[in-house]
Amino acid sequence: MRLTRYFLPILRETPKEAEIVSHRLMLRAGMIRQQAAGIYSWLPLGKRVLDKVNRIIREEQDRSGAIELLMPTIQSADLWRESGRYDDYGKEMLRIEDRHEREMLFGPTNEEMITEIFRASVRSYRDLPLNLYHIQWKFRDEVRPRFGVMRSREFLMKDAYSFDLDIEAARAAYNRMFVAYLRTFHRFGLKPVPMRAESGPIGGDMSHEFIILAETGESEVYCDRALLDMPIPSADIDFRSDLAPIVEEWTTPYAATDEKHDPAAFEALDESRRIAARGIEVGHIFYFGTKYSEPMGAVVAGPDGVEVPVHMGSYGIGPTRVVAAIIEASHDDDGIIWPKSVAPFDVALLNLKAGDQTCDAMCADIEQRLDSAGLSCLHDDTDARAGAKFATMDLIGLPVQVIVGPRGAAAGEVEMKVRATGERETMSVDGLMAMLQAQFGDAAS
RNA sequence: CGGGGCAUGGCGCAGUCUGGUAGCGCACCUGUUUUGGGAACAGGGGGUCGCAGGUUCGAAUCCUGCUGCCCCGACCA
Repeated sequence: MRLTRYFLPILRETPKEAEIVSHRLMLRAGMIRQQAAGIYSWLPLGKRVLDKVNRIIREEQDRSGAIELLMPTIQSADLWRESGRYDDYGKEMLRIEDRHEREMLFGPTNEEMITEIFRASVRSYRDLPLNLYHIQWKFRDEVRPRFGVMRSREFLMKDAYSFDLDIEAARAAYNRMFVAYLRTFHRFGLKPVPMRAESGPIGGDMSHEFIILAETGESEVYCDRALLDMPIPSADIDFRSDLAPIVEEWTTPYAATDEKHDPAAFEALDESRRIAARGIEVGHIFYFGTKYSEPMGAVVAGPDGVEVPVHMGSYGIGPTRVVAAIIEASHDDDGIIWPKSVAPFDVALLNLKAGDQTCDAMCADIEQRLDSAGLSCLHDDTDARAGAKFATMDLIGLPVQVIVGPRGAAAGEVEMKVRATGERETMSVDGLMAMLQAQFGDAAS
């Protein structure tokens, strides 16, 4: 993609409303634009990141056996009356009326709707286990939206819903999502820390928040340092096998958010292992049994022919928030540093002297060879000064910068800079291509 | 929902106290010279000063009401 033909509205100065680094950088890098309190447009660069995040989420959900569908944003109030939540949900729910004065709402979540879909079609335990998910916009009319897309009113959510015959099977479904979440966040370049969370009226231990440690996190969290170095289950893990040992391993070390914090248990840890920090909640999974299936009549016939309400769980990831969390976790004074897996483009190509025949020809050649190699590239072919180009590319944080200047081009050489480390190296174009293929070869997982 | 603050061109701001032709920096457009770390010069375009009333010969500025947005706290992916 040539920058002269792209839409990348970079801001040199920071809009005054942006307080935290991810919000500042997303505005400055032209990723998002605010439309109203807690409501954002995603501009092309941001959209590319969001798409990559969603793609990884899909891959890991699918790998775990979940099945994607798509439910609408607008729901009928009647559905929510069945579960009793229409009156309970309060002012966070955006209620609207259509032209026939029917009561509708912009969905803050989809338990009711998925339960309705399930009960309409599933009759037998033999269709279980089932896990259905979608990635769809949600709206929660937050009292105080803030921090850009970190806490917005309209936000994207991947929400999955599992259906099982009994609690043992539901636990297995929970464990599959638990492992899928570890893998998903790992692929974003993040270190996920599962923390025991409030599990509501059902009780039990089946509710975890996935937390990313960050100074700008919204909640106080406490955990054992060991959790930051635990091995992430590999891509070839068998989701049909018993995953309980992995979940056990990950939930044994101390980890709790503020509300579940047990100072005594925490103090019992060796001081070098204690982490008291702030965290960003990027995912939340929980089991809620028959809370919806019972009132809404989502039942299946068991092996004995008797109908029983299904046991359900729900599993959420906020992709829009994840984008902000990645930036919180990976940036420096100059701008964003994208992990390869979610970078909007793989390579930044800087033509330091657009209009110079040698530079232009070399850049065109590199652009084409990158394309053939399956690598995406943002090619700064503007006539801006070198300094401005470096600043822009550092700001938007693509993993690798390829610098083509008149001196090097005359000698058939380019410079390659790794954004994360700042390392620079001069090489031939052939050498560059070999280097890039090595760099990005393993980026698939 | 309680407390605080802001609203002037795309972004950042001055001007408001003390009413008198709407300004600055960046960005943008044209031209020239430039080109290896946010270029220089010259010329140019763009603003119902958040909205509605009021006071006044005259309102960005004073008065009243409203709206939007941000920050701090209590709640949430």
